[in-house]
Amino acid sequence: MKNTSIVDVAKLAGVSITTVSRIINNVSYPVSDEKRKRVLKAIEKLHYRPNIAAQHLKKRFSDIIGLIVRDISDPYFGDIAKGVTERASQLGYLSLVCSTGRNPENELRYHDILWQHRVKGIILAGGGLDQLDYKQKLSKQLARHDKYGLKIVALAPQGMEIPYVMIDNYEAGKRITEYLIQRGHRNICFISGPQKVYTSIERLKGYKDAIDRAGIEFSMEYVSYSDFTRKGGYDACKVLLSKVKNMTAICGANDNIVIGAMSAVKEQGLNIPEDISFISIGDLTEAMYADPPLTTLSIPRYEIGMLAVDAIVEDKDSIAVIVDTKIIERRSVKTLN
Amino acid sequence: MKNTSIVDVAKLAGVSITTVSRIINNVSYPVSDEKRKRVLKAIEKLHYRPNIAAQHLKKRFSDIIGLIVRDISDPYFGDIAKGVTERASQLGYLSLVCSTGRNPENELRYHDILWQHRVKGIILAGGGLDQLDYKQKLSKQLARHDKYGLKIVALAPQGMEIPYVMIDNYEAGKRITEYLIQRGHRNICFISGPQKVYTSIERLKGYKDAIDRAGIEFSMEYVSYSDFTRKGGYDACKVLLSKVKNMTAICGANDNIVIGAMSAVKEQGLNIPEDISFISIGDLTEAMYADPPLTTLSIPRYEIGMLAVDAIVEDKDSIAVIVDTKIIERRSVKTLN
DNA sequence: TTGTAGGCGTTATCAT
DNA sequence: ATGATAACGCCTACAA
Repeated sequence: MKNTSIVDVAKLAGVSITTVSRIINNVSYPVSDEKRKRVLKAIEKLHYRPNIAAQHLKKRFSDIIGLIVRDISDPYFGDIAKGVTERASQLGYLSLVCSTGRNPENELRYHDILWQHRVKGIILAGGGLDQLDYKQKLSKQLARHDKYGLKIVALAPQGMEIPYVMIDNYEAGKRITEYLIQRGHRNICFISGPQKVYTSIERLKGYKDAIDRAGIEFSMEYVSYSDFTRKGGYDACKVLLSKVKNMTAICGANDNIVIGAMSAVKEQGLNIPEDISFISIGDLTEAMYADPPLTTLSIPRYEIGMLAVDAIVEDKDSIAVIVDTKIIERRSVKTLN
Repeated sequence: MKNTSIVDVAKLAGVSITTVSRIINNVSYPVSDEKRKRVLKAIEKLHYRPNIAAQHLKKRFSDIIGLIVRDISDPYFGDIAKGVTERASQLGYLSLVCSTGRNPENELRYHDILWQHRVKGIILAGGGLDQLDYKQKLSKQLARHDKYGLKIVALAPQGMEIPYVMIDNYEAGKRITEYLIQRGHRNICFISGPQKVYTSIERLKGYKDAIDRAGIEFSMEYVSYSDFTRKGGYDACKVLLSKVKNMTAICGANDNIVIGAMSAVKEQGLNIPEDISFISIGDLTEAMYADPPLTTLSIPRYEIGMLAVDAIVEDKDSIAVIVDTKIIERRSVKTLN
């Protein structure tokens, strides 16, 4: 069935389409009460709703904000998505969620598609890759976006200068390590995210600096890489368990990693935190329900999502927001002697 | 800066826009190799991408699929969203994710907005409400959608006849209860979802029937309501703990509830499953990492998301898919004597 | 206060 | 094999 358009409304109300347009757009423009009433009634009767595609075409931009995440089923991104969609909705926008399945190719492809949709802006939730090929392509696309006024906001470091809303990842890695050191730990392992992702790189750097600064000898033996998933954390922890004898604590680059790692440790019959302490970054809801409840550095994901939307909508020309974090103390860390 | 349009490409290549259109749409239409090459080169050079708003306007429908969920940060919906966005992407569609924040008003509003976008279809992931006002409004909107060929697929019961892809919720409630009964439990409590949500209603009905059928006396004392969240499960469990003396097991209407409930039980110094057994419905990733790992009825959420997209894209006139579930045995249920 | 008409970027029809 | 041209539904000068 044919969609009812503004023309139908105008006809039924016996006015011009201009008048109808003025009314539905609520422009501060004098329209006689009588016609307004007639139009409103016609709209009601026909259940008319403006065709947004036509509006976009005319206005040259859409009311859609694109959100690109690595995996929308990961609660970390879920929380961000919640902040984004809810704030967007408040401001009259909608969010197009793109889940790349951790495949960089896909990410690049989505940029293209979102651009085709002439979205208002794109929120890049995943961390960038330290990989020449990828970086070049991405930065080329960003340059193009910029040229046409499409806003970009990154929620994780991308290895290039681009607007962002995020935590200080280096500080994050440093702080959780220091927390352990202050509690008497010296043999501290670190389970990182993927080697080539900037978020991992920075957190790991923070760990290393904290270790150095405490006068502890740093060794790559103590570092294991994973992919930010539970399974990855589990596997990485197994490796650590087999080659490091005397560790008393493990820093995980995120909660997923530690949740996975803890189950590896428990499998060996070790106790947490008596035998091994754990700390991580993220403070997902599951951190609270883990066994034992996780001590972790909180990241205000929901808020980050909202701020990202604000940044895009407000159309500022430079955005650089570092949001605060704090360590949530629960029961996964033991204080030594 | 002005967007480059098909006209620019045509000009640069020295052909008509018709020819360009034919090439970018890959229609099986004869175009001389030479012009094709020229056009392709022009597209490349200008970085031209069709304006989708214009395409929609012309084609009368968009390549967007709407997904309405109660809370995108809930991993249950996250998994569904993943299935939806990934499958949609495979088929050349995009997904607009709307998180209602568990507010029915919002849900209705989103229907309107998605309709304005003339989306291809809407996937309704949340359960419907047993509430006259809401049901009337919803069914009116659905009727309108139908009239214009907008497809709807529900992933949870809505209390009305509409296409769906879901598990049998009644069976689900029944099976987990029977599982407990078979293992010697008689005093089995049930923590339900919200009273007015159909999903809850059906699962609870399954529980009740299983109890009846086993010749156990049913009592509303054994039932407590929550809101499908962890916090809700925690609170509901407290209530149960305070008024039911002799229970040996608790069925939760979903994993969140049980994860919350388990922490309430542990707080009282009780052991799981020695003192109280738990079983639930869902099999979220967190069920595996819970302490103890949860025995739960698996729901293939990712698959449901994908099937829903298929259903919409395939344009069948009637969709009614019941997906299989199975009980995943882990360590939260104790077999009695 | 109201209306007419041109254009946004595409696709599709109909000529050539 | 190629190209004008009329929609698609809306907004917005510009007129009246």
